[in-house]
Amino acid sequence: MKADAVRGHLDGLLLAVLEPGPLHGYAIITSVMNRSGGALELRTGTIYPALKRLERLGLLASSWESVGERRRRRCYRLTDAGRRSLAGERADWREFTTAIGAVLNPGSNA
Amino acid sequence: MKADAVRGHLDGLLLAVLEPGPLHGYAIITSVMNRSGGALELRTGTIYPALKRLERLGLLASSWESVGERRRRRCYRLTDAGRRSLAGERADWREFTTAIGAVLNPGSNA
DNA sequence: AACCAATAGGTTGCCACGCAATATATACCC
DNA sequence: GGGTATATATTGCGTGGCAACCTATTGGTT
Repeated sequence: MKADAVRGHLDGLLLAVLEPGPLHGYAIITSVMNRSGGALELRTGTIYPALKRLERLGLLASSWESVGERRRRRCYRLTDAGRRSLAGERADWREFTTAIGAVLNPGSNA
Repeated sequence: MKADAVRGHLDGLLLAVLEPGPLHGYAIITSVMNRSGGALELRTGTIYPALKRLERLGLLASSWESVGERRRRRCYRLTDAGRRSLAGERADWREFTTAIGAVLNPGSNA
């Protein structure tokens, strides 16, 4: 997968992996990697700013979680607005793939 | 369709619409629009530089065509390398949609 | 004749956004 | 003590499609 591949679709990915339940940043990276079969390897410089942005937009909420003695995790969860946004992202994705697919592979009505 | 949507997939679109036969810039824009059902409206600032780039890369070749008295069109056609590249773009597209789709809509093995 | 939309080609500069690089610290295993 | 995995975060860069702009021809309408 070429670099910059997720451009324009990152928000949907983040919202999607948070749908089943809250996760912290590091776990989000591994979740995206696992769910994509290893194809998508997000970097910290990619997701941490993105998570902040989504929280600022009200689509995510975060809280610190303690693990062990001194270890902290910032745990993100979907807000209601986030859930609605995820639905929108899924609709957009369908439109997008349909449009590009129709041009790239005409006559393959998939 | 949000602006910047085709980012990263433009080359494939251009190569794909040129597969059936040569077209000039303006016709490429309408072809992409038609084949996408009106979803993709490329701008001249998008395709003219892109066509030049693809020609420089050897994926396209161009020639001036006269139409009417004083009118000229720059006609682009696929080279052999362009045809091979198109195959690669289609493979990339499949990988890409599979990866993103798996994260965005898990359990919908499509 | 005047006007306008469609056809046709082109350039320039902006800026959003993911990424590479870098930094810090804990936890665990050998 | 060394190496790897876990965990969070910031900074600066490059890219690439797009908005905005420009010129010119063609053909239809009024």
